[in-house]
Amino acid sequence: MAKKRVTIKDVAVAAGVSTQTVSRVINNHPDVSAETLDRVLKVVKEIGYAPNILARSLIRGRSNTLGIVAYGLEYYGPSRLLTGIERQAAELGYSISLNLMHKPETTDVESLLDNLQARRVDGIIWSVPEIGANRAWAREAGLSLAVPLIFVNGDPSVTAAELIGIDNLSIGRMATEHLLSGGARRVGLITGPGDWWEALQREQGWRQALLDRGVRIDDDLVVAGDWSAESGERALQELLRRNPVLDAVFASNDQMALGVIHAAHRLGRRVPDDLAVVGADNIPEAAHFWPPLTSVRQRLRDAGAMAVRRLDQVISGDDSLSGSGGPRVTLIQPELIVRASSRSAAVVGGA
Amino acid sequence: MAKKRVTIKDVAVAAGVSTQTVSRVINNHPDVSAETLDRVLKVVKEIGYAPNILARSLIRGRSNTLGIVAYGLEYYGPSRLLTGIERQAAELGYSISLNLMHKPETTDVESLLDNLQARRVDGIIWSVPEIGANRAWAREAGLSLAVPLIFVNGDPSVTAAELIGIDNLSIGRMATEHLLSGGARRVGLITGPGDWWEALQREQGWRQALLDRGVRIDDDLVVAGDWSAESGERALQELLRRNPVLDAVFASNDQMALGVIHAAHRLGRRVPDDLAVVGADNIPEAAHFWPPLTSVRQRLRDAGAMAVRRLDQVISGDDSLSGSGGPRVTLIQPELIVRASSRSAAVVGGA
DNA sequence: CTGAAAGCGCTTACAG
DNA sequence: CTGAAAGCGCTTACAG
Repeated sequence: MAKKRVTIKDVAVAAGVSTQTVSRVINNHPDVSAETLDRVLKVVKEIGYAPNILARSLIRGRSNTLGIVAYGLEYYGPSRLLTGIERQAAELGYSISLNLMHKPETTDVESLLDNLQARRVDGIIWSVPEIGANRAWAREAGLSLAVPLIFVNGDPSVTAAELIGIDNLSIGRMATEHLLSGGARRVGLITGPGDWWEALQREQGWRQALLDRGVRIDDDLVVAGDWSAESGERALQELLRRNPVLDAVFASNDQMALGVIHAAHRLGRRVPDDLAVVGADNIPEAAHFWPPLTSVRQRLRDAGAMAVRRLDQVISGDDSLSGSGGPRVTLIQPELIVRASSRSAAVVGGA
Repeated sequence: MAKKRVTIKDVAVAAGVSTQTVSRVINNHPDVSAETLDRVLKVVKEIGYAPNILARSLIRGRSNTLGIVAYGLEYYGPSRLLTGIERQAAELGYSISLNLMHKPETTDVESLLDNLQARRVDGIIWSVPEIGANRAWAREAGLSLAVPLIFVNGDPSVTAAELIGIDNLSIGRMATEHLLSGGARRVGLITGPGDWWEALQREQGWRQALLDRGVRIDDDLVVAGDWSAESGERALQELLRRNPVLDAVFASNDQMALGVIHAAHRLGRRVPDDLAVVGADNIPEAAHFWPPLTSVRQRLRDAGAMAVRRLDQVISGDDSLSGSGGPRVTLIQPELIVRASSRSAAVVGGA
C-alpha cells in the first residue's frame, strides 16, 4: 500500500522540464506556454502526483489550518458551533485541526497552545465555555501568542482578544419577560453550573427582567442545575418545596426544561396551566416534547462562521485584531420561539 | 503580534552549540551531556522556542495527523463517535484534521481524498454513514490510497477496507424481541431513510425477530421516517391508519420515538398500555421523555477509540490492514435499556 | 558526547 | 516563457 511518494521531481523528469515549471503549473501561475502546461498536467495525472502540502506550508510560512479548541461536542450548542466553523473554514480553504478539552475548567492551557503553535496553525478559535478563571491565561500580561486568536462566547468586558458570541443576557431576559407578560407571578430560575459565564449571564437576564417589571427578586427562586435533564427534575422539586405558589420556570437550557416538564408530570402539575416553562437553546427535540417547549434560539452556526471569517481577515492582513479601544466584541441576538409549554391551554396548537 | 519565528538555529547560536545538538535535546535523545542539556533547555525557555512541526513532519514522512471524514455532528451518534476518536487520538499523540461532508450521499470523494493525502495525514477514518452507493469509490478497483483507511459503520460484506462498527441488525432484533416478549402482537416499524445502511440493518433485525417468533411479516407495518421527531409523528399516524390494532412500535432512533410518543399523546393513546414504544441510540434525553423511553445503546465512543487504535497499529507497522481472507471487520454489540415506554403500568418506576 | 554535511519536497526571487 | 540556485526549519546518518 505505502508506495514511494511521487514528488515534483518525478514529474519534472517525466515531463522534461524543471521542477520550477511544474511548480508554476500546479500553482496556476500565468507564465507557462500552453503546450508545456498540457504536457505537465498530463504527466501529473499519469503518475498520480499530489503536491506535499507540508513542504509548501514550510516555505510559505502558512499552513492554511485553523486550530479549534472546543469542549462538549456531545451537547447541541458546541456541535452546532463546530459545524459552522468547519463549513466556513472549508469554504475559505482552511483545514481544521480539532482539539477537544476534557476538563473545561482547566486553567493550564500552555502545552495546548504550544502544540497548536508548533503545528503552525494560522489562527485559533477558542470555543471552550468560560468557566471560573479558565481564561485567566489570556489576561495575564496579555496574550503573547504568535498567532491570532478569537474567543467564542464569554465575558467581553475583560477579554484579552477579539470575541464573538451570543448575547446570553438577552436569552434570560427574553425568556423571563415572556413568562411575566403571560401572567406569571412567581418565576423560578434554574441556572447552569454557577461558574459558567453563560449560566451567570442568563441569570442576570432573569434578574433584569424582574427588576424592569418591579418584581421583587427572591433568592428562594433560584436553584442551580448542571445542564442535565436530571438536574432539572431535582431543581423543580426544590423550587416547589421552597415556593408552593410557583407558577413559571425559566430553565437555562432545554435539557433541564425537559426535566422540569417530566417532574411536573409526575407531581401532577399541568404544563403550562399550573406551571409555564421556558428553556434555552431550542434543540430540535424541543418542538416535540409534551407539551412542546418554548425556548430561545441561538444562531450558533452563524457565530462559528463569523469567527472564521474574522480570523481569515486578520490572517490575510485585511484587518488587525486589536483596533483602537481594545479588542472587538460582536454579540448576536437570540430569538424567542413560543410553543405550548408557556401558553394557556386555550392557545395551544401550533408548532 | 506576528513576531519573527524563533528557529532551532537561534537556539544553537545562543547556546553555543550546533543545531544538531539542539535537535537531540528537544527530541530527548540520550547522548547529550548534562550541562549541555541544561544550557540548551534554558535557552529554549528564554527565547521561547517551539520546534516547527511542519519541518519535522516533512523529514520524517509522518505528520502524526489523522484525517477524519464525518457527517452530521448535530446528531448524537456522530458527535459521540468523534469525541471517542479525538480523545484516543490525542492520547496516542495524533492531531485531528476534521473534514465534514455536507451531502453524505455524495459519491464523488476524489478531491477530498486527494486533499487529505496532500496534507499527508498518516491515516483516514471514514465515518460518513453508508448511504446508497456512496462507498462505491472504495470498491471500484480496490482502494488505491497511499494511506491506510478504516471505515466506521457500514456494510462489512462488501467493504474494501477494514471496518469497525455497531451491530445494527442486533439493534433491530433486540428492540423487537423485547416488544414481542412483552406481549405485543402487532409491532410496527419506523425505519430511517431507505438508503441508509443503518436503517436497512435495523429493519432486517426487526424482520428476523418476527421470523424467529413465527409472526407474519406484513409490509403494512413498515413506514419510513427521516430520523426526525416530526417524521416519527407522521409515521405513527400512517401506521395507525393502516393498522388500527397496532400495539407496539420500534422507531429506528430516539428522535422518531419521541415523535411517536408525542403523536400518541395527541391521539389519546396511552404509552405503554395502548402502545409500547422502543427507540434506538439511547440519547441522554431518552430517560426523561414522558414516559421514559426504552432504547438500545450503542457504544459509539468505544467504536471511535477502537478505530483510532487500529489505525495506529497499522501506521506503526504493528499490523497490516489486509490480512488473509479480506479486510478485518469488528462489530460491537448494542445493549437494550428498558424504561417505562415499553413496560406495563404496574412495573413503571425505575430508571 | 558533539558537529559538518546532506537532504525532506517544495517555492521564491533572480537571471536570461 | 523557462531554469539554476538558494533556502524554508528541521533530522538523519556519518564522522570523530
